[in-house]
Amino acid sequence: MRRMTARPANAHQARLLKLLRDGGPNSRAQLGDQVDLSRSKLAVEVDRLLETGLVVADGLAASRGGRRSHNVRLAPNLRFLGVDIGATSVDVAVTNAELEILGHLNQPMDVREGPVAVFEQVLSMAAKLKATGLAEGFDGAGIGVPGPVRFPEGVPVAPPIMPGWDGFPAREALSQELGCPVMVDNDVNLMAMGEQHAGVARSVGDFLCIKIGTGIGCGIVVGGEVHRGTTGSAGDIGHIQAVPDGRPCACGNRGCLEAHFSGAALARDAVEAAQQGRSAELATLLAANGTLTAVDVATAAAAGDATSLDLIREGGNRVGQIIAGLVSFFNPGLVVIGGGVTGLGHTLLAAIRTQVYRQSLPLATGNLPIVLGELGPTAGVIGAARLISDHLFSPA
Amino acid sequence: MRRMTARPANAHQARLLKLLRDGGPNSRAQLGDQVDLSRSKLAVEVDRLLETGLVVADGLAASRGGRRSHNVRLAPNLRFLGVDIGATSVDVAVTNAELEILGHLNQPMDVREGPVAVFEQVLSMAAKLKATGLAEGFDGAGIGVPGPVRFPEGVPVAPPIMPGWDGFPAREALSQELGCPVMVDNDVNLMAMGEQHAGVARSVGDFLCIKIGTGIGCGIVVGGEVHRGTTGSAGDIGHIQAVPDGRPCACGNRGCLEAHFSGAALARDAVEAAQQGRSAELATLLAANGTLTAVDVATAAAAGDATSLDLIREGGNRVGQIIAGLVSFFNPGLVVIGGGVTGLGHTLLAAIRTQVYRQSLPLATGNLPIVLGELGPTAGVIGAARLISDHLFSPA
DNA sequence: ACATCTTTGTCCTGCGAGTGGAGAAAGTCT
DNA sequence: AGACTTTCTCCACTCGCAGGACAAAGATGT
Repeated sequence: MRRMTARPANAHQARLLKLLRDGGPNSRAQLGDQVDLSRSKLAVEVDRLLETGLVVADGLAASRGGRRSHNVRLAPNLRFLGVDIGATSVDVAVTNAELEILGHLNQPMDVREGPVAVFEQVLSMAAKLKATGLAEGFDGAGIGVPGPVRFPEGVPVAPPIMPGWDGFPAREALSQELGCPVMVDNDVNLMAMGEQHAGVARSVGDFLCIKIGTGIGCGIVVGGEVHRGTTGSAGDIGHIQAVPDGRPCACGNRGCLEAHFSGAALARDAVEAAQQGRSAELATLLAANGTLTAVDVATAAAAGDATSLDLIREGGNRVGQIIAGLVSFFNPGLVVIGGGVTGLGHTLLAAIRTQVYRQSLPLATGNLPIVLGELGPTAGVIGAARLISDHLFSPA
Repeated sequence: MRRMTARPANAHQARLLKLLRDGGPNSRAQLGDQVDLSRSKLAVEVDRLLETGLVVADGLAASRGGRRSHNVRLAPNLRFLGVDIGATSVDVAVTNAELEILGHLNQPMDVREGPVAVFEQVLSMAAKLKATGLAEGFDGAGIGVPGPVRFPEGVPVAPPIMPGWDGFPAREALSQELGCPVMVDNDVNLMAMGEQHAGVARSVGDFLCIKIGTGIGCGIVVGGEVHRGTTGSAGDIGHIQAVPDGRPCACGNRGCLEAHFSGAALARDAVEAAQQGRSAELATLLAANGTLTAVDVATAAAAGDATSLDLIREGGNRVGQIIAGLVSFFNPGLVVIGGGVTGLGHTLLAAIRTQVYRQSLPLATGNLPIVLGELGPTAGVIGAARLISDHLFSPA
């Protein structure tokens, strides 16, 4: 089955498509209020979009005191695939054109198994979602990978935690397999786009989105656009030095932020604490599971374990100190904290806030919200869907 | 005398004006190669610009193998005033429409004397330049101040080193006095714009411009545009913590970068070294002048003084470490080092480079030039002229 | 039930932006 | 002197788009 052959023919149509995506079904009149075009011109463009099939009529709207308007909406059969490849798991979701999640699968998987194995997994998950009848095919797919990406080509470059991915033509390969356009980006950037589209960062122009999972990274949004940097490695804050002569890091340096606080570091510290007898709770969990993760630390902390709380606080102080620097530098309007460690919740957040508010200048922190992400694990897949929809809803 | 009443009527004219500003006199044919308009349309727009007087005919160009073209150029009597207010001195320059400096004055002055005294000084310097016959009046002025600015209004806010300036309506006041449009910005941003226009940063989209003078700050350019942040304090890196529990800083915290390395900190450390007998050279200079400045340290270092070299290296390491973090975060295509301490030259640069190349990931540093600014003290005033010309050469 | 007011959608006319071609003007080169 | 180039101007034609007139459809008041 052929899908979504059409693309908007001009900037007006692109604008309209994005309004319908972000605002849902809408009448011509309401659209007219938002785009600053004459009614005639608007009608012409809407008609053309109807012709392409990207947009369909959607019945009559309630009256606003006069003639009822004919609603239009994006084609209800459009389907986007959002893929979020993490270090230790894969998320795949299907969305409609409004980027609402219709189905979502999550599977543990080690990214180090390499692109071929991971993409096989992704394709099988996509097939499973298709089999439920949610989609007959995909009109586009967005993919996030946990490392830097040469964005225009959609190729991961020099990813430290994912050897074997360097230079792999991810976009090309997946586009072949799925038979639809594909865009590839860093997973952190997609999380930022997700929170921007449907989460806490709506209507904020400049913000930072800190993702703390196995590793740690930062999505940078400037004037509503993701900043990817000259080589696609912008936001790679995991290897900023947090502690002079600190712990050795996988990258070869010492004292990297990631080596001191991240999902992996937290698990390591927890095991250490358990073995040294500093925490009975953690020791019990370790004995039960054979290993510990950030989630266990969160559990123990929730149960009041002092050592776990200390670990979280100390980690929050480390990240907070780095974030304080970034806030001074970048002066964002919002800082979002997300990723796997969101479960550490307000203990973590409080530590981060304390550091930032203490270390950055009042002018930069005066009215600066520092909040947890709203979308949790769906931020990445929503961001991925948004990435490809932004692409497809732009003039060809 | 009334000056430059006209503004470009549309985006095409704005584009043409900027091409003439950046490329000098040009023929219609050459302009046509750069703007992607039909010859007829281009001719119309150029004619309209000629009518407004913003652009004038400039004789015939050399033949390129056919009929010679009629050159046009920006009106030769246009004059911009560029003002760069530093912590300890004021620069004022007059430029033509191509932003070439026609006259330049520099005067020591303490910014803490307050806006009224400083602006009086600026006006008198502007008058002096006018008196030389370089200008009959000014068509616009750009001003840089050493602190954050609420850009749209042109008002300094909460400037730590310049009490008395907070909320002072700088733009309004100067516009009144000079009788022309005025734009106000942070001095570091203007330095970045200067280097972008006429210095090392031509044709680089994303770059950082570190200015190390009395204090320390950073201009951030994203996609060719200066990023000012939500409250106008972006780039304020002087108070990022460089040394845990380090030296006390004027801001109330400890270990701020600025407290450990800046023109002021360097002078302080040099006096200390001289008094403790760690450097004969510095002691001699101290005895001779009664005080020491960054320039003295540069002099001593050039003469081979080991203590001075150590001070510079240590400072470079501190800044370099912070810059390394910013490079990881922002992934720029270029880092420019400028400001008063440029005189410390390659000793400083080498220390910075070492830190950045060692601490940042290879992907971010792989092809990253770290260079000294090309324009020295003129970067600020050129940037100021460019700021106001960007404003005036945009549709009203 | 009827008139009036509002909102929505369509049609038509006219303006201005912009393209592209035909030529004229002004050179160079052989 | 003739052939070829480049530049500039003029003109006819197309297209995007605004804005008004008008029709359709509904709400509201008497």
